[in-house]
Amino acid sequence: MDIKKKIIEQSIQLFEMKGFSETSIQDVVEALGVTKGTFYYYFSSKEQLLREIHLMYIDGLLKLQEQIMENPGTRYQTKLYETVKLLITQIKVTGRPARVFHREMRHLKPESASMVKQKRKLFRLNIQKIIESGMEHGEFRQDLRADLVAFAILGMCNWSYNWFDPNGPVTDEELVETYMETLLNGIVN
Amino acid sequence: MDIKKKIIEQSIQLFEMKGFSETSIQDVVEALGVTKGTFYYYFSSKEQLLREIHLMYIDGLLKLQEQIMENPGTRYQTKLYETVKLLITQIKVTGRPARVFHREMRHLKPESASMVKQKRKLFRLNIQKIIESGMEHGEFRQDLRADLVAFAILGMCNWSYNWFDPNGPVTDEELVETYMETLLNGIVN
Amino acid sequence: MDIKKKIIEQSIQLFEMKGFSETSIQDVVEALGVTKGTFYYYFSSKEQLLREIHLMYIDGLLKLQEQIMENPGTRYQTKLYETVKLLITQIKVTGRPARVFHREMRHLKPESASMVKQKRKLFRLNIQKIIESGMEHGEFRQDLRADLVAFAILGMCNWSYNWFDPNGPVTDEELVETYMETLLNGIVN
Amino acid sequence: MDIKKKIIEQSIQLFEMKGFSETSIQDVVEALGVTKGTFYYYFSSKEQLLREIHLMYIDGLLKLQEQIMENPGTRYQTKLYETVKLLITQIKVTGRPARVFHREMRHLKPESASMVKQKRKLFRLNIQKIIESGMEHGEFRQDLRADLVAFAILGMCNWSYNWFDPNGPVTDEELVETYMETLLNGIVN
DNA sequence: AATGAATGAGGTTTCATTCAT
DNA sequence: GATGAATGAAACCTCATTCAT
Repeated sequence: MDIKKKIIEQSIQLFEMKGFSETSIQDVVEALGVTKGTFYYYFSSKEQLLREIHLMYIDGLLKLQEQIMENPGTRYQTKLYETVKLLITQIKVTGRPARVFHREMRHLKPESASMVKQKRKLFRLNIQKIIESGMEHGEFRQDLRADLVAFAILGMCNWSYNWFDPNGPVTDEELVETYMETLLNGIVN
Repeated sequence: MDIKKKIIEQSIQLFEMKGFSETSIQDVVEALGVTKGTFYYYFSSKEQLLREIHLMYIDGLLKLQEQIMENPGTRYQTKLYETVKLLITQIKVTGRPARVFHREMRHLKPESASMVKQKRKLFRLNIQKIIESGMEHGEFRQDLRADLVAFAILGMCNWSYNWFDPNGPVTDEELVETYMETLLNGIVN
Repeated sequence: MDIKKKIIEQSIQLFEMKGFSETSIQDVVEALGVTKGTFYYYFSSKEQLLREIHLMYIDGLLKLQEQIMENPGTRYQTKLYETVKLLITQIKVTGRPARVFHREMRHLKPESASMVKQKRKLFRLNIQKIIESGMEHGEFRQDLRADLVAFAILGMCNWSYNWFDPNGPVTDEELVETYMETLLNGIVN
Repeated sequence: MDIKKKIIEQSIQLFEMKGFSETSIQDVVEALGVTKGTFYYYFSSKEQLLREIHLMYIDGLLKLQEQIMENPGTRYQTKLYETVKLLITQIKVTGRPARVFHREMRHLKPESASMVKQKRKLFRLNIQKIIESGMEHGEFRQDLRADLVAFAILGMCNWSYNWFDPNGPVTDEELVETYMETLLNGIVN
């Protein structure tokens, strides 16, 4: 595997463990057995590395979301289910970059940040669109604001990165089911 | 007001704006017109300051939660409502320390962190207890895991600190209503 | 003597010997037996140090020039003589800062540079004024451009910093006499 | 044109704009669309490049001076005039390398420096020789030290690189005339 | 003839912290 | 109570140079 990729992977691991500010370039290159010069041969700055990590992650997420959106003939409940499942499953698959993604956006420079924010917004608006379409087709209640519901879903799912351990006693399927039941039918008896 | 309090307030403001690692003691004392020596007269380290901020915040939250829990004769749905309302209202009242609280826990030393985590856990377990009690009393469905639902509620609410502007077009009451409706009755038609 | 002054003096010596870019903060503080931290306690940057050196030098020069300008009753030839003498004598007195002054202006930031340039220009315009006044009073020929003559004088004198050794075989008085003779009466037989 | 020449020209431009120390090899090769490897194929070091620039310049100057010196039958005043004219005209023709030449000699290694200094000295001694010969032939006053006068001339002319803009309001002919009048006949009325 | 990857030493700067006063 | 001077470790980054290809 080429060095640039190794640097990115190692950085993700360290950023996730210690945080972006607390991880030095030295830490990264030392873990790989290369020199700082090598790092700066591939990246122009620490911030640029973080930007690449962010874009890589959100782009991957958007691509997967696209498949959900475009899958024809599915009900909107199913689309929502797929979305929640996507986010939770990512914890198992890419837990680390996800956590870096959620925690370290503040360290992007304004320009990088706005690029990333735009894509995150797109992801959120897609969820909102599912809800709105579901409302129009009579699947969902129409007396709720779709935008706020979208935020609720995102919060519920994303927060899981803070505590959910896919290798723990709760499986990701179980978590998804609980979230979806709560979301679709509520907890009231 | 005494200096120690001023330091805490100023720090909260700066930590929230720039982040803990990105804020130097110099920044804090400069904004107050005192010197670094003064800071170290009141605090033994930067970390200790952060710990005090965390404890102050979570203790305040726990005290308010206690009132909700102990209020006799209320239904569990109401207790849940009060809890969600508490968390969202805090954004308006103490948005800044809340954001610091959610973002900067990683910078606490293990001992401080475990103390804070324990209190956070207590807050979460209290929510869980409300749900469990509600289940026992027949208010809530019994086929869902109370612990996961508690996480869902916390995620939904806490995530709001990332985007919700209490001075924006959506009021905090509206947000609480939407969250509670979703939570209690679900979004399905 | 206080440390800030020591830093300035040591820097001047090193800048003169090795050049600004080639002198590191490390070099400076090592020569004084203090640490880099100390340097940055007194100066906000390497550039700020250079700026102080420049301003200190040109301000001193301007003050001395003022005395020459304001001395009443002297002929303009005398004022010119005093000016040339001032510049040459400075080599003996403050050779080092003078050389730093002449060589390292490029390393000032634009704002500092413009401040310094303005003062250097003032010094030159004062020379020009002496010549113009001398022309008006009939002391000097009126068929030469005073501004170009001022540049000629400055060039002649300032260039001396490149080669003149006040402890060498030529005395500064002798050099001043030769320059003034050349300047006032020319070298033609 | 071959690459080596291109590198030299590009370097001169960058050295003149930003200074030798402030210009990196990267800057140079990037501006030319080649790589650092290419640079080191043609030059053994950055210093060697500077040396070539210096030698190229001073050799050119010496060759032109030779023509002035050897031109038979001209008066010494004329030879002096030609010399001054040569130096001033060079600003228009080769302003950039000239400025690099005057400013960056400090960055030559001792061996290169001494080679260049020797040639610079030769140029100066040639001027001195003109003056001495002029004295012997009665063209010039004999009560001045020829060496110091030579320095005065060089200073006057070389300093012009610091301020004279050949495309500005003053023409180079005008400047040469003023310098020569001052030099030959003085400014006294 | 030219490239691209890699190095390693050194540069400026930041900053939490200490301590005598 | 509070200050100001000083530290020292570490941060990010630059760059001339080397070398296998």
